[in-house]
Amino acid sequence: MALAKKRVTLKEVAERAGVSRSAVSRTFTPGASVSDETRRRVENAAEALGYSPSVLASGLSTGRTKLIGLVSNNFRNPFYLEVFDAFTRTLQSRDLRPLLVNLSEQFDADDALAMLRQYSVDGVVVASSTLPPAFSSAFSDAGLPVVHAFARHSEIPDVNTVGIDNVACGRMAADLLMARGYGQVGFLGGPQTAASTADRQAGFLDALPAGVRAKCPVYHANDYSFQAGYAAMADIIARGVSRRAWFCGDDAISIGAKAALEASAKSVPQDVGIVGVNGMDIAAWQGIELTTFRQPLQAIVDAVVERLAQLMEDPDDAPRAIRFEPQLIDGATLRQRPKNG
Amino acid sequence: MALAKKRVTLKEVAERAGVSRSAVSRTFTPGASVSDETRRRVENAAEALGYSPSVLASGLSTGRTKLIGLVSNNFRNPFYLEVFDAFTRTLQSRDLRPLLVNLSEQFDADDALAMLRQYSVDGVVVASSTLPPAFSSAFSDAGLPVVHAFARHSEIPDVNTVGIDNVACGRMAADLLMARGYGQVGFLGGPQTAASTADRQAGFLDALPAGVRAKCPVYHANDYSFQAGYAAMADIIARGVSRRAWFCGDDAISIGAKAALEASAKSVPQDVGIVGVNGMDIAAWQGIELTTFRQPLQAIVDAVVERLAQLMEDPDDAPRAIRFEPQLIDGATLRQRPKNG
DNA sequence: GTGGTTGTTGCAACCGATTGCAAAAGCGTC
DNA sequence: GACGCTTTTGCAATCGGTTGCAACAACCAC
Repeated sequence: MALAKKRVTLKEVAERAGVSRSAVSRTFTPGASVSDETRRRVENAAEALGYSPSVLASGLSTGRTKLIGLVSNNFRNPFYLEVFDAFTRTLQSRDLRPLLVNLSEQFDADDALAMLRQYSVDGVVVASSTLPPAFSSAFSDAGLPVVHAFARHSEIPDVNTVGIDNVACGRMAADLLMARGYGQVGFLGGPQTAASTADRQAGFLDALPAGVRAKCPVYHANDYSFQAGYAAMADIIARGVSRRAWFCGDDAISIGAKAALEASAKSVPQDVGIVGVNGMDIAAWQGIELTTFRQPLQAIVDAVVERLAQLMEDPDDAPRAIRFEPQLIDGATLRQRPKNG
Repeated sequence: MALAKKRVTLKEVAERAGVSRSAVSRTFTPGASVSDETRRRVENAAEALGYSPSVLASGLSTGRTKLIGLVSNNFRNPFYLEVFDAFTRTLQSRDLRPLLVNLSEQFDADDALAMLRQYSVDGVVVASSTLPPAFSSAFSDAGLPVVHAFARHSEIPDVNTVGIDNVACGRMAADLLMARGYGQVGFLGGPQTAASTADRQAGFLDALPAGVRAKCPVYHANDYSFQAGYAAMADIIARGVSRRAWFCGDDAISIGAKAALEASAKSVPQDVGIVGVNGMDIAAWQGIELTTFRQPLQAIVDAVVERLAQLMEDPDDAPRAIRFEPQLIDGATLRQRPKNG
């Protein structure tokens, strides 16, 4: 059976329909000039033969492939499964195809750039809060439209970005902890090299009252992951450091930190409060119910894809930074009211 | 700056190196006949111009694109993030490129097939335990090499499959519960339509002693997810059904079921035992520590990609089923020894 | 019937590579 | 220096489409 069926070509359809190859091509090109009669015959022939045009071949002459590089280095953070889900659906709904790139030591930025150029992708989405803007610039410098999701926010960006303003998010966290009456707070960020962590830390410390800030310890988990959060908090406990509430790098770190606290008989939120960032599905699991700042994922993804579509039209459009507000999900890991309330 | 750089072509390299286009092509074709002198000059020219060959163009004449469709409908099960991570890395290490397809109501099997043909993919990986073999057959019928990962195991498969034998896994679960001295057991599977659930259920019931089997209730969560597991177990509890141990559809369902039990003041494993399937990272989180049957993920992925590579060489090779053994991860959700031990 | 307009069609060149074939070059031997 | 053999090279056709251009047909108005 499976005699690797040869692909049906334009030419065969043309012969069967008794028209020229151009006529067939035009039938499948929206907006081209074809008479009803010709179109009908072509469509019948194509149908009968099971013809579908080769994107490779058409891409060769038109220069468009509808291929979008989806680049990430966060394949261990459960939040990113939701990210990939949203991106693939949204791209698909626009008739764009995600070519997935998993960055690692074995496959770095240069490799990614080289390979995405080889495939003549129409654009690139970088989905990462840890990669620096310079990473995305490499793509735009090579003439590829690129939008960086979850990137560091900047008023005058040199690459297109979409995401929350992490500095503002840090401030919101500080305000929240103060409003809830926590006097002793700490910061447990993600990797020190991550732009998102640096920004959240800056905003957080900035918005704390001076007296509180002076005594606010700052730690960093070496990864945006449960295990890193657990290890970091276990280490903090072992050092005898104790705070009434922690602002953690993201949900995965938060959940790890919570587990470490509970493992040493501290209860959350009675003894220690925790607030995270992301609002991933797992954060809402019964038994976890993390208080966290949700990133409006679908809105971000829609904006990324929309912006990318614009750039594909006009590649020289100046870089723009699109910003969304994080939304507080009031879970069960922060107490509701001030003690003195 | 970003004047969408025009792509550097073979021709330009040829002109700069002062050789014919064939010579350039041969330089980049492993095993072709080129003199050292020519190769050197071509490489210099290519380097200077920043040339990288267009996969589209070469794919057009060679018929190979190195594109692999990675098709799944499990974008909500955290285990699949690990699956995607492993597949993308493994494909990349072989110089193959994953074109990700997210199946849904909006984008179904026919759409997937049509689009993967348009892109002339060299092969397809179906990663799903819920899709039926017929789904994958559609690809092989169209002449595309396809390997179905986590598929239903069959001795005489009509499509290439790799995964654990779910019937055997069900038996192992039954044996395990018996060995641990659980007399009253229940089955809480995934969606009834999922091949994996049907097989695990069959094996499980089959291996139970007749007396136990007769009293073994069978339930189904309507999804392989935490929420579905939670809801199903909550429902079971509400109906007043109570068992000393449950074999659950997968890890996500198990963790949900555990949360539901704990929410109604049953402790795991003291009051009720739970064993799952998959061995995803989250199952090992402190505070969860699920007892579960691990799928040897990297081994499965390696086997899938290796098999796919073989099929790309010889598309008419008869379908083969490659099977791996699930491995017990002895967590903290089953008691260790029989009461009467 | 003539002239102008609009819409449809096919020819042929082109997109950026690969590859069979034959000519040319390189080399060793007598 | 001539001969035969192997290696290297370029020509030109090909992969499956798109598209500018010119030819042509159809239609309308005068």
